[in-house]
Amino acid sequence: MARRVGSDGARTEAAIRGAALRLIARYGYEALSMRRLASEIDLGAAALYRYFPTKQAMLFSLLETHMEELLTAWQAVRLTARAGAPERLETFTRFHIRHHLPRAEGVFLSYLELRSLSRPNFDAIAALRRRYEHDLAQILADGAQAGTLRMDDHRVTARAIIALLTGITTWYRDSGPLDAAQIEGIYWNIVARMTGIESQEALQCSPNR
Amino acid sequence: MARRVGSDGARTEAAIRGAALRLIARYGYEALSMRRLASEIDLGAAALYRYFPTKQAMLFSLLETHMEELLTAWQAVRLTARAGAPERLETFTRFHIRHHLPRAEGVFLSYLELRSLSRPNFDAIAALRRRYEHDLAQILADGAQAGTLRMDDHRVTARAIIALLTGITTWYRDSGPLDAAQIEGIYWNIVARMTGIESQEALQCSPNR
DNA sequence: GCTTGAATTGAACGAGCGTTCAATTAAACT
DNA sequence: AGTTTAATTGAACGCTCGTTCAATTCAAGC
Repeated sequence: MARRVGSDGARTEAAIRGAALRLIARYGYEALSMRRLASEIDLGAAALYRYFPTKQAMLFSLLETHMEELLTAWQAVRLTARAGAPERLETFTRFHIRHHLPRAEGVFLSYLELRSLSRPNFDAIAALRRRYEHDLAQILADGAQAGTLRMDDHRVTARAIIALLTGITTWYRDSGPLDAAQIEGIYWNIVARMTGIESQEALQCSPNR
Repeated sequence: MARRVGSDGARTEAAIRGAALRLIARYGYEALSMRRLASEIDLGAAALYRYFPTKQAMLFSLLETHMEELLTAWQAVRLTARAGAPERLETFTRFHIRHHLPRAEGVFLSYLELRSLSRPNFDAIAALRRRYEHDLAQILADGAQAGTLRMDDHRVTARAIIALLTGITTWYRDSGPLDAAQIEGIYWNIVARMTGIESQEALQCSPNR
């Protein structure tokens, strides 16, 4: 079958998603009205309902897309590293930062707006997130068993690592003094030390001041 | 001057604050209506306006109280430890966990609802939080200078520690397998390793304080 | 140019919002 | 007791919300 669109609906949907992501991240889901969102992209409020059946479905779609992009990207990366736990942990750490830093708005949504989801929608997103976090916990468990990583509790440590890495998006700005590569290095050293990986070389980038 | 209250207004205000904290933590500030909040404590919606001039003022008061309690409690604890940076870091870590675990709802508000504050209210809360986080950064800076702590960047490390400690409240439940003392011990070991403090003994329980 | 169907609109609906206020009840004081 | 003041209420105001729908504009295929 040939083209199926009149004008270009896909372009419009992308514009809606982008504006919604930005506005919800800034003001919150409940505080964003469909009228305001529509006017942001020069559309009547009614037009939004050609792309999403309800406001709730729109939020869910944003979060679902965010989580599926994350899982797909991680799936592609994790397969490249079949080495020991320390190497897999470094791969995870650097991947997480690299994937999340340019997606700060989506990260905000996926943490702050979970409570705005209906129960079934919440469960669906929570399941996706668990898949990701279990992967990290497994790396830690493998390393602990093999003796290449040291920690008290691999589940708690996994949560701590996720929290600390995800927290970067709350303060990182492109215009800040540290670029993404420097942050990657600093955080990998932090994670390495947390898990008992010894003798990281000193970073040449940002000494304390 | 003698008594000034009719019935007991203070009791009612405490009930409002408690219900508001709980409901906003669960559903969000924008999603909570004054009518619903009032009905939760068997009051007419109009009665709320005897205690808070506006909904926004109520949110601000909740966050302000939360931050001032935190700062006051920390002020009392920090003075007891005039030792070296590692000891002060341990004091901070254990204090932070001990103070935040029973206040999960307030912690939620103070992170998720910052964006619901008007600009001047936001600035006031942000200033309070900066005071607290600067104290941690100072401990790290002192330790780095004295050579008793090792890290790449004390500012980034401070943010990482705050994020990882505060993240506990997102998963901790009283009914869970770990009690507060065990969590304190596990997290102190994590923070200690992050900052290059060597030779933590394996955990049995929480030795400190 | 005409037809077809997608894309968009303005107006409207019912509901709920934060907030106000005159009126009323409840408590405290003398 | 009566008086005063705190506490609470129900009704109302003006507004905005998410959503619907018949009518209209726009683009594509013939």
